[in-house]
Amino acid sequence: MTVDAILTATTRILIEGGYDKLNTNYVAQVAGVSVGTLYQYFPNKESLVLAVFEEHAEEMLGLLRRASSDLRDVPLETAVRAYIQTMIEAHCVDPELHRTLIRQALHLGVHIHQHIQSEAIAIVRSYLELHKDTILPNNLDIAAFLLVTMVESATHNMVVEYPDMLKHGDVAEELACVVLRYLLPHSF
Amino acid sequence: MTVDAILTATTRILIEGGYDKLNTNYVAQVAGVSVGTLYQYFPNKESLVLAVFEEHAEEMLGLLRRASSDLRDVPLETAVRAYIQTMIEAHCVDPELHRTLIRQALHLGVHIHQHIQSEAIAIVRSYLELHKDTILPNNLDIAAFLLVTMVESATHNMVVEYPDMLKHGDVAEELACVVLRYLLPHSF
Amino acid sequence: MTVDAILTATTRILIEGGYDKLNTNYVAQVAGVSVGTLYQYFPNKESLVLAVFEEHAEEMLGLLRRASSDLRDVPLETAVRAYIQTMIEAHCVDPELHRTLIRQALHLGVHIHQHIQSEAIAIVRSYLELHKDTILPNNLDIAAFLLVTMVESATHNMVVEYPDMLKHGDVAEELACVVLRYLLPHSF
Amino acid sequence: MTVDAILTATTRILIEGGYDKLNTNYVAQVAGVSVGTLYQYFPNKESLVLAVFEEHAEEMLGLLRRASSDLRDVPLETAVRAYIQTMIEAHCVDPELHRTLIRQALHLGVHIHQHIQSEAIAIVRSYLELHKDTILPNNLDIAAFLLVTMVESATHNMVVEYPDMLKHGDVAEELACVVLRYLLPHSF
DNA sequence: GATGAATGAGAATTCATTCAT
DNA sequence: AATGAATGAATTCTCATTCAT
Repeated sequence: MTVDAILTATTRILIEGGYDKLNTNYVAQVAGVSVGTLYQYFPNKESLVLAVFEEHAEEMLGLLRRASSDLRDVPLETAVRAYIQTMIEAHCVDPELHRTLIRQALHLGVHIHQHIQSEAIAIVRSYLELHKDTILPNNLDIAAFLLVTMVESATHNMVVEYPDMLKHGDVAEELACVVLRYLLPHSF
Repeated sequence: MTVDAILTATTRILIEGGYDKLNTNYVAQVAGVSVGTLYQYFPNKESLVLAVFEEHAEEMLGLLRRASSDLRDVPLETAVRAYIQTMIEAHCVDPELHRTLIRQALHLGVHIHQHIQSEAIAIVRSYLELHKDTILPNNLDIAAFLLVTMVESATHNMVVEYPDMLKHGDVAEELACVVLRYLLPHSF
Repeated sequence: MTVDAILTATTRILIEGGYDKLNTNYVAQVAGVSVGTLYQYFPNKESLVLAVFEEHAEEMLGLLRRASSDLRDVPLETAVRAYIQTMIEAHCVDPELHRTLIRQALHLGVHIHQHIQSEAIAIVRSYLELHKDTILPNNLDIAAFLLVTMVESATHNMVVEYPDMLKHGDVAEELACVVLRYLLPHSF
Repeated sequence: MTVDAILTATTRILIEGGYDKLNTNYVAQVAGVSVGTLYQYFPNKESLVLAVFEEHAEEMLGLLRRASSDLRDVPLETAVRAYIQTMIEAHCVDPELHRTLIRQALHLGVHIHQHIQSEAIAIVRSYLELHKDTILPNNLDIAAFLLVTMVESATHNMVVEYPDMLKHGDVAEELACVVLRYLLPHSF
């Protein structure tokens, strides 16, 4: 319960003021506990952000994993659109937090960010494997890398930098076009 | 000359130790001047990073602008490949610095990053405009946004996170495929 | 049993890390009990060190007392050599602990250290009293003070700072010379 | 000047409240400067104490060195008495400080304490060398070690623990007896 | 223009101690 | 008797910034 309060406080501060405004005394205060208590559960400031990050990453990966198992036997077109939708939703869960966390992930060492990306790539790759006969790309490693990178960046950018674009769903559809035209031999 | 020394020092420290290790006294020391002098040219720490960022951004945009004017009358396929190559080169100029600066751009407020991206989008959009009859996408705003975002993220990720992939040029070619299949009616 | 575990833990930490590394939570942890338990037996941190000190002091004084009663009727020469040997042994029981404790004794207030020294002086003085006819010094208070101080410091320094000197017993013999030439009219 | 103020403040606090009461903010306050200034000259708290220690050590060694050169050609008896007197004076310069510093020397690592002692031993040894024909001890290393250790501890103890004894000069004279009877073949 | 000593608010972290269970 | 979560005052150290020379 205490841990939860601390994590919630960290998240809130991170969203409102960014890493710069995050200081352990303030976190403790917002969490309604004393600094000492905070340090009983987290060895240092960094670990606080890491914990929030991991939570958030797990949530996002959860969405992706669920989608991937749901979409195993669905035609590619549907799957791609659903995947993109999932990514948009994942980013919408808490765009501000996401923005800050990505920033901090870079800041604290990229391994975790890479870890998420690696898992995402693996998931996408195994999906492509299943459909390798119907898709154009031969090198699935490269294909998975590009797809994950591009869909992630596009959705991220959309949600974080150009939220207006989200309003009319065209961007999502256009992104689906990019992906499908890349994967399938017939144009869309 | 003094300004240059300061900027060079800032860059070096930024690359080596990141924003955390950047402190004005240290910058001054590395630059071989006194803090006071530093503050005679830069009002605060942030402006230091901003200046470096702008320099770097200008360099990258320069490459892009030059490419765009060179490619005005070249067939799309060549143009796309050249554009991608340009972006890779732009990132390779100083990957570490780029990584750090992107991080800091986010950190200091996104406007500058957005500014670069906006100009890039404008350049790409005007290029698409010229070829609007031969390409598939109708909404050039969206198309330009997606292309810039995706090519940027893919090249960035490639250079910064998976430098091994660069070795064999397949990824660049595959990325060209993504773009070309999106833009042109006939498959590649 | 609990008290013992706590005292043992205190001793170990004191030896390994000094007073600086001694903190009640850590002591409790090493002792395998909770802090609360520790505070049920010891009112504060200081009392912990005091208890260890007293134990150690008692051990050293025990050696001295035993020696003194054993040596009551032995000729001075033998007695002096045995006394020096005893002091060396007393220091060797646990040199690291001794070093730390002396440090801490000073730290916490000198009374205990003085207490030990006082008793040592008393013991030596009463021995000198028995032989006052055969020894040179008239003022037994001063003589006892000097003997205890010097033998203690020499053996301490030897054991703690110059352990190599201990290897060949010459120093002990030379120290015996100092004492005997001081006490007895004929040279050695 | 600033450095001096800081060192003076450190000394005063050390004397009054011991190492426990020494904290950098307080030192700065007493010195009449800000903490930042303090840290511009001393990298950390420890170095503060070290600097005071070194100053004090240098002062004591200075007395000893001067005495040693003054006493080069004086008969042993005079020299020994003067040496003892010098040591007493050295301790009397600032007994409280000396007490605290010895404590802290041990605390911070013994090398400096050893360094002082080494030099003292060297000085005494070279004096004994000059008189090696008239003195009893053969092993001058051991003799110097014992003399320095014993005279230091006796004077220290006298000044610090039993200041009353100082009042009537008998202890000094008695200590001289110890030394002289050890060094010279004829009794005193 | 250049200098660099001085500032001091601010932040991370520690640890002796308490007390409800 | 034992527990151990919670406390929060205290302490060390940092660094952006100023300003008299």
